[in-house]
Amino acid sequence: MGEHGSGRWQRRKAARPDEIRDAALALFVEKGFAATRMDEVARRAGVSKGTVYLYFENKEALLRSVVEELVEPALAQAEAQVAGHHGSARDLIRALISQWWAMVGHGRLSGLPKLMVAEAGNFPELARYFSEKVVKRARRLFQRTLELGIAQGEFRPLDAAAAARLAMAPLVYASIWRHSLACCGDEDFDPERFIQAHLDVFLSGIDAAGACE
Amino acid sequence: MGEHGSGRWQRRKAARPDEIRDAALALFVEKGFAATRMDEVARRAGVSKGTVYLYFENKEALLRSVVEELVEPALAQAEAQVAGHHGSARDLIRALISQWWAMVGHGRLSGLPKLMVAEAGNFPELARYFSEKVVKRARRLFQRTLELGIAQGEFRPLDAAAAARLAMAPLVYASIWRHSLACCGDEDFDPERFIQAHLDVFLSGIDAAGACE
Amino acid sequence: MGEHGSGRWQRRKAARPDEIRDAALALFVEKGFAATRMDEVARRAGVSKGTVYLYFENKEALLRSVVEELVEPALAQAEAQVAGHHGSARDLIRALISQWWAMVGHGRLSGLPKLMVAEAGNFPELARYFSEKVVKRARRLFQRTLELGIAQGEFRPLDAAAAARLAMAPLVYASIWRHSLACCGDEDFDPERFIQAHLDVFLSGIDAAGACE
Amino acid sequence: MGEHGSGRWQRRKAARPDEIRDAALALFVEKGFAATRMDEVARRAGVSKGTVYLYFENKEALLRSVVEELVEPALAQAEAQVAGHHGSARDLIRALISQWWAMVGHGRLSGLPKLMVAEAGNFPELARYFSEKVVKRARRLFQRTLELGIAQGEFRPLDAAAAARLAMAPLVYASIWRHSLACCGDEDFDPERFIQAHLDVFLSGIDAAGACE
DNA sequence: TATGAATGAGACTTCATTCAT
DNA sequence: AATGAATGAAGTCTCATTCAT
Repeated sequence: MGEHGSGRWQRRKAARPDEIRDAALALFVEKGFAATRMDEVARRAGVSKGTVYLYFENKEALLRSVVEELVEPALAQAEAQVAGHHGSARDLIRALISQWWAMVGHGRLSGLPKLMVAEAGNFPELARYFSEKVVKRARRLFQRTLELGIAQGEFRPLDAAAAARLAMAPLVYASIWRHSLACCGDEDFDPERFIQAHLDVFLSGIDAAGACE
Repeated sequence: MGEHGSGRWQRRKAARPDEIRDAALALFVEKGFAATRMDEVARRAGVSKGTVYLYFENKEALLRSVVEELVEPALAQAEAQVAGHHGSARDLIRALISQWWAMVGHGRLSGLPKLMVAEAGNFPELARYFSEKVVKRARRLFQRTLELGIAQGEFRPLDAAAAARLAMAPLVYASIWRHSLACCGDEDFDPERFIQAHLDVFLSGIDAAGACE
Repeated sequence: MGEHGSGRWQRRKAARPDEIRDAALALFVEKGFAATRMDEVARRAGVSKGTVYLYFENKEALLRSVVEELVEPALAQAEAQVAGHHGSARDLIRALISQWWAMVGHGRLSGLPKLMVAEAGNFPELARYFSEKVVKRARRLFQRTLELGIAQGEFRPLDAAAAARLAMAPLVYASIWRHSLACCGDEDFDPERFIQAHLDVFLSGIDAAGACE
Repeated sequence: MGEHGSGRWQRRKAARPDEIRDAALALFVEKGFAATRMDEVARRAGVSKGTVYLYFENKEALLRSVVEELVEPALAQAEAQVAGHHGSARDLIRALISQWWAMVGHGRLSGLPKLMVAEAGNFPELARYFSEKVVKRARRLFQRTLELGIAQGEFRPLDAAAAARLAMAPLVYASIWRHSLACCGDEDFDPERFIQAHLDVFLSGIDAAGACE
């Protein structure tokens, strides 16, 4: 809009799709897919309505792109980080939870779980994709670590699949909460403290020595 | 619709609003508020479009009514049940979780958390109402029980507020999951098993003897 | 509503159509035909919505009935009064204007001109009926009196048809005004004074001695 | 509508609102506000339904705009013309009436009085605006001229306020009539002749020499 | 590439009319 | 005769999408 004719301009042009995706993500998360207007997306991205359609076939394609483009790099990064970890299973769990939270608690990804939860019913394909690509893969990391810990005697014997979900549930809960009720009602919610408490209680709860019934 | 003159008229006026609310709740939960058409609500409730407007001023009023009418009786019942409980703090926590799940896990209320999470951004008033009337009140029950248990030496000293959230997070997570990704992606999710595991791990995790670090 | 079982009841029953017509007239005049709801008519008449349809086939029939039932008796009365008048043409004009105003200035008929003006475009049949049955007949009374006065040398020679309209225009204007802008804007409008001034100026204006150019 | 690619796009944006206003005015005058559908307005203006909403927030705003945009320039012009007039009070009255009729008798403004009369009850704000901005201002012109004429001995002493209304009443009457009953009933109404007769009778009626009682 | 005026399908909502009671 | 719950056609308005510029 006025700032033509330089390398700056070229750079911006290339960045357009990403800027649009960012705008769309923010609005989809805040208001939901159906309640978000393409006008708003365009305005927030600093382009005109028509421009959005140069890069995305339609609103649904924009949603898909938002989800997919966000998920792919995040996953790659995530699994790489995990692969490089060493140490006790307990330390690994600690690291997984911290990393997961560092990645999903803030930043662009943080709204994704809320978005997917809200739109799963209307976009089953996308929900399946998210479920397979993200949720299950992440859960597998936890589950394997738990199984390792059980095998090594660090953790007491337990249902590793359920426990993996348990490890993640508060993380998902926190990220959803932050983008929904925490904004408009439940203001005294401190995600960091909550995640710390989770780590503490969860690790105690699965400790091999802990089941002193 | 042609099929007059049967039992349609008998169904007394008094039942209509509830039937419409049920239909609306189901659809709002499944598709979200904005993506639900009033026609659908009407059709699912077995009435015509106009009839909905005999009982609810507009779509938003219907949403409010759905939430409020559902929440009020549930809350009354919930607190009554809790008040009648006796025994150790650990038993009380067990009972609270079971009851909460019995109430919110199935039946009409089960979709409410997902609905509120999805619509909080668009209906902040309603979100605040829900947060105060439901979430905080429920959390207070957990928090007091935890404080009692700590005082009695059953539980190790911990941040009772955060722990109360931790106790509830998997419950909320499970009910949200069941109405979103569990429907369209994550099919191997068994809420009952998950809740059991939560009870087990959580109680171990806060046990006074457990933190044998 | 509740006051059954007596002669009073019978009387009311017979009066129903008229009560409904009165209610309808008042609302049609105030808000116009299209903006008046049958509910309002019913409520103002103190009956239920369905009852209106016992007496009038539909909304348009109600309008027709309102106009026709009001016009017929008024006309009969008007012409009778006029037929009985004697004296100079000037006195007759005075009497006609006074009577017209007495009849149309207040009471149930007073809103009719505004109503007909507003709805003429949507109900040409009715407009034609009103035009023929009321406006033209009334104008003929004036016109004949003017012609008489001219013939008798009381009034100067002039276009009696146009003058008849001139005699009526302020009357019509006043009754329309009272039911429109006088209600919501032009509050310092005193119809009586206005009509008096009209009589005075008009009679001077057509006086045989007056055109002393 | 299929016929793209021609001169439709050229017609510059700036003209659209006026075209829509013209279409709306014609229909509002003919059928009344409530009975006019936005589709009709759009079709008559040669645009689609949605386009109307690009320029006017809603139906009521369109009505307001129609009235206000029409009134403002007309008033400016009217008062300018009057200010430039010289001569006897009688000539000024003659000029005022002729001008008023030239302006309101034909053209876009001619329907306004009928429209305002019909809708005053439903839009009191607008009625007040019209009453203050148009009716009263116009009447003041007449009233001052009459007062001048009385002071100068041209006119006999009379209630100048009432007489100002009398001067205008036939004009208003004629413009209302033309857009209502004259269309559908009273076909032998010749406004020009009527206005001429009014001028003649009114001036005679207020002439200083005329009250030869 | 980018724009934004224009479109029209489709949503919400109203209300004249019907009909079982 | 009277009611008022129910209906559904029709109206207002929105917004995803297109396309001339």
